[in-house]
Amino acid sequence: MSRPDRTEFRSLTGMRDVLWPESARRRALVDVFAAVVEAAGYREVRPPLLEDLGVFLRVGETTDVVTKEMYDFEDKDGSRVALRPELTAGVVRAFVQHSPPVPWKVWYEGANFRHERPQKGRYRSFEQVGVEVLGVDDPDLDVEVIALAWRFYEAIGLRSVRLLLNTLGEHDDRARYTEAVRDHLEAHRGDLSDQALATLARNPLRVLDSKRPQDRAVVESAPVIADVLSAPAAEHFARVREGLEVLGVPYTEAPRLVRGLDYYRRTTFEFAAESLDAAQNAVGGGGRYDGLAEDLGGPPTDGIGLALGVDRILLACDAEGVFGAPEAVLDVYVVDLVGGAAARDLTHELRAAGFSADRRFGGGSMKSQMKSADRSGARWAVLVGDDEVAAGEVTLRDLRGGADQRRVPRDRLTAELAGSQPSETQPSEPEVEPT
RNA sequence: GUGGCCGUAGCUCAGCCCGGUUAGAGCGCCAGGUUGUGGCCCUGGAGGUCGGGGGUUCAAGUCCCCUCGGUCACCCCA
Repeated sequence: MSRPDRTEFRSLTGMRDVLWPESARRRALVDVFAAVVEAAGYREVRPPLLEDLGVFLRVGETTDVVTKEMYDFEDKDGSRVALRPELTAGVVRAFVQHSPPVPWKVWYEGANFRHERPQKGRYRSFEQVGVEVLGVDDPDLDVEVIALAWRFYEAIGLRSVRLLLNTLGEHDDRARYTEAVRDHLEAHRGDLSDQALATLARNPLRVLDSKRPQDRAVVESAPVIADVLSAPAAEHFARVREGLEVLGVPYTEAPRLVRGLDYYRRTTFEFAAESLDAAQNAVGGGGRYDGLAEDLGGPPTDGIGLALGVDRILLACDAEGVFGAPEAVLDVYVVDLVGGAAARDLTHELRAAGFSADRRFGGGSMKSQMKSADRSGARWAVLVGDDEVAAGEVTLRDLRGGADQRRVPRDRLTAELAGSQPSETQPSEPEVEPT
């Protein structure tokens, strides 16, 4: 745009390039999540990014996510499709389509898309990790899912996360509750903000989420779900709370907690990072969605899931100084002063032997190549000049700490490296250190 | 969709209020100091249509208008 005579492309609004080392940090985060949930029997599912628009319409026809933030468009055959704004709907659609044995315990990671104005911690393309379980009606499962998220936050080092817990009751409870809230809000129309009135018209429960000071008094005097909760729903909720207490997962009851999507029933929860500003402190959430599979054309099936926002979790990590980006790590950097063939051959041999190895292309002075070696994060530099070639040797230099170096026969190089520092020769787990 | 703030070197920014010769700094990058040795230090160098367009003026990075982009917030949400 800034050069009319030359086309210069930029990433689209709200879309970002994730460059190293941030990319490595994200991968490390997903690895931690995968380790936590796979240890509990969850297996990865990878639904497509694009679905029939109807899949998403079913999950929230009165929500902003669906009504105004969806990337939907007409496909080449005229059908209406959309980029997924979240993953639960696609996962449940996959469940209905494939009828896997229940319980179906899956986890996922990936990008979602919402067409909204970007700001800190919210982008048009954003990543989530999450789990879903279909086919189990047992409060202990709710406890398991919540406890896994809790364990994950602990594993990456976050300490300021608070669990907010609520129940929306059974289907009929929710309907009754919605009416009770609607009646209450209608009775106080005059005290509500214009935005709250607009929300009231299409989804009364969502007004409870209003953070506007003007609405606070009306919201706080609104009926709570406990007033209309049926006995089975109350029992379910009691057992969830009991389970969390036994497992030592602290929670705060949040009777006004109403989550963004329409499909939630019974248990709902949200994780708030208190190290972040309120505008983006929700770092995860989820709940039960018994009935969603049926809405998508499948058999009546209980379901529960959670989704955690990767971008916001990393913001919280920044705020708390944990889970920093990893340092560059490399076993060997080859410095070649004899034309490049030695670097070509040695890096190839070293990699085949299981070492990570890099080099400089295009030559350069020894000094500049050593600078590159330093920046690469390499443990060792292997130097090859005329002297070494003549002697059939290479120079092995320690780049950490001192400047020890020694000549070794070229055909003994991998053996020398293996003996010198075994721990450096293993493909290790991501090295993630606090910044 | 609405509002605030900001666009000057690869990055972070100064200069703009009070228009005036070749637009600066730090970091990064390249090279040299050390004709085969990184990190620290010193010296030098490359790198900028001052987001774009229009206007005012003898003169615009600086003033005015428009526009594009970024960012933060509202709405809503992860």
